[in-house]
Amino acid sequence: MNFSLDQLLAFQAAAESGSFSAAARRLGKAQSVVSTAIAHLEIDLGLSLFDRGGRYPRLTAEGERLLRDAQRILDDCRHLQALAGDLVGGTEARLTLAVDDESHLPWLDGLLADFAQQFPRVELELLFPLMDDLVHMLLEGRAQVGIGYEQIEPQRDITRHVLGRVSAPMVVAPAHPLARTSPVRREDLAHARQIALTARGQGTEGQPFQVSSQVWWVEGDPAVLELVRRGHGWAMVPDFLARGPLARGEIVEIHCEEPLALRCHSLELLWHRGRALGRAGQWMKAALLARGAALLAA
Amino acid sequence: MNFSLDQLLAFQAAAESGSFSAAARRLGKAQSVVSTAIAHLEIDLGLSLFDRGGRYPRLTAEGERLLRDAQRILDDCRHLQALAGDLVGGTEARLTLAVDDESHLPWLDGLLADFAQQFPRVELELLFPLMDDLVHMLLEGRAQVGIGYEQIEPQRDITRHVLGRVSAPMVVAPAHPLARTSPVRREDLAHARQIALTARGQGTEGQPFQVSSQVWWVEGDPAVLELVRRGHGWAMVPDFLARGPLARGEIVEIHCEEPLALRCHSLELLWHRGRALGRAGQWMKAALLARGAALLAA
DNA sequence: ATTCATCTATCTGTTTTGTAGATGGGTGCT
DNA sequence: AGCACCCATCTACAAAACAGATAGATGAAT
Repeated sequence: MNFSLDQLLAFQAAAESGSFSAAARRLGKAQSVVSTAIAHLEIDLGLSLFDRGGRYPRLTAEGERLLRDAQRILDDCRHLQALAGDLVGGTEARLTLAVDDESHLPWLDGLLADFAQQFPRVELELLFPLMDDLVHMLLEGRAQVGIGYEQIEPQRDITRHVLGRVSAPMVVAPAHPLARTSPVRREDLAHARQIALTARGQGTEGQPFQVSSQVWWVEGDPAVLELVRRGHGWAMVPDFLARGPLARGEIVEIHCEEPLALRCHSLELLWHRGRALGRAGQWMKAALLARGAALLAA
Repeated sequence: MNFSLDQLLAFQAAAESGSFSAAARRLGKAQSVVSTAIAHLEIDLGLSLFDRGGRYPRLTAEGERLLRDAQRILDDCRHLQALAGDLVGGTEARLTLAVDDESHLPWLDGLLADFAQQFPRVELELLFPLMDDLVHMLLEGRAQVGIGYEQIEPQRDITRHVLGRVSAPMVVAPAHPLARTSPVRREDLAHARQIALTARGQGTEGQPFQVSSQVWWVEGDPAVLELVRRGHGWAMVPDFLARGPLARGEIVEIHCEEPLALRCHSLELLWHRGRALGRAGQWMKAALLARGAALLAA
């Protein structure tokens, strides 16, 4: 690697402005500087980048090809500098967001798009751990911001803030027998197959919501929804997930005559009390608090 | 952009060797050079890359993140240098291969893989023009190497060399009536729908091979094959394309009692007599001549 | 054909930067 | 405490980058 960034910069400027003199003016340097820089670059690379036959230098075929690579290098350099500026300004290089379940992605989508625009150079990491893992990740610093349902035993180092409440209506496929007899009796529910949510580690999470004696335990609400859509049973599916399929008529809501222990949780924003968040993390936290509830409901 | 490539190089070497002194030894420079280079880089970026607390310097979190970008820049620089070396050594930066039809891709596949290994930095362009366009592309320098069927009127500037002969057996779906009565009579063929090849520009290419009065003209052999597979008629399909579906029983071959004007062409390698090929083009030409026939048949 | 504005290459002296080696202060292991 | 190794800093010197000036060349306008 014999050449220098200044040489590449002169190369790019000359190629773009069409003349060495114009490039020198643009770079605020003397013409001789650009001229020698390119001459040296040509010596280093062992070929000529410009055809000096005419009044204005013209890129050779090789020059044209190599220019693309040179531009990429310069772009990367600018990226490095900008990233360093970010870090100096307190923006972290990477933000890890731990979300209870990937079924939350749809309503997070717009927020993430804004984040990408606001912090183009921050690497966003999205993880979907189970509830307990989520808290551990925050405690260990593996993740900086978490979104999850309310915990049974709060940790003292974890700050929590309610984003909104998520209710889970009972739904069933339109062709399912239960769809015809709404409102249904509790016994009807108890004798039809229920698709209930479970978690990989702890098999007991969904037990308070078990109504039927025939249960299929399924990991993840999206999978639950899919099985309901295919008519395998009824389930309680979070509002924001059920909304689309309900509107399209792929599933229908059913009601029960008697009150049930309906799935209805607070969705909470979690972060570590001790660890300071960078600018990106602060933005994410503030944006979730400000718009999270609305997004969740919309 | 204040920093220099030497500084990035020192940064990388120091990060990899774990000490500034070791990096200096590796780079063949004095220790003070590495030390000041990194110090200046830190000033330019506005943050510290190493933690000098202990015996050995240790990357800070920011340094770790920025190192990745630095390495990418250096890799790109090495790529640029290697590419320049290629060009000096007579290897072209881009090779355009014009092939009569994309149906030839399967047997070209292995060859292209070898090419990628042999010339990792050469951009390969694959185009699939019609016969006449193919010759024009070679004449105009838009493509350097061509693969196509024998032409009616040879051009004096285009050199041709036979790669192999491609025969096109008559095939039909297993469920098709013609599949039951093989060998078939010419009248049977004439009264069943024929799927025949045509080209976008000139509608007459396939006319010598028209046997039936009911014809669907279709652009491209893969599309012809697909229609045959779906039982829409019979067709003459190039050997190397028909082989797989024949083996899987998706189509069957039929024979005619009387001799027909069967599709059987020489597949030729074409290049421009006047334009010198670079190393990559020469390799491609030689590889096709040496192994093309075998690949075509296998 | 000649003029003219503008281009590039090259030379010059000056300034800036890069460099090796030496020095001093520090760390961690024995 | 001794030792081996590390890093930052200083100094003097060599290499380079630099601005400005000059000369030759090009293409358009006169």
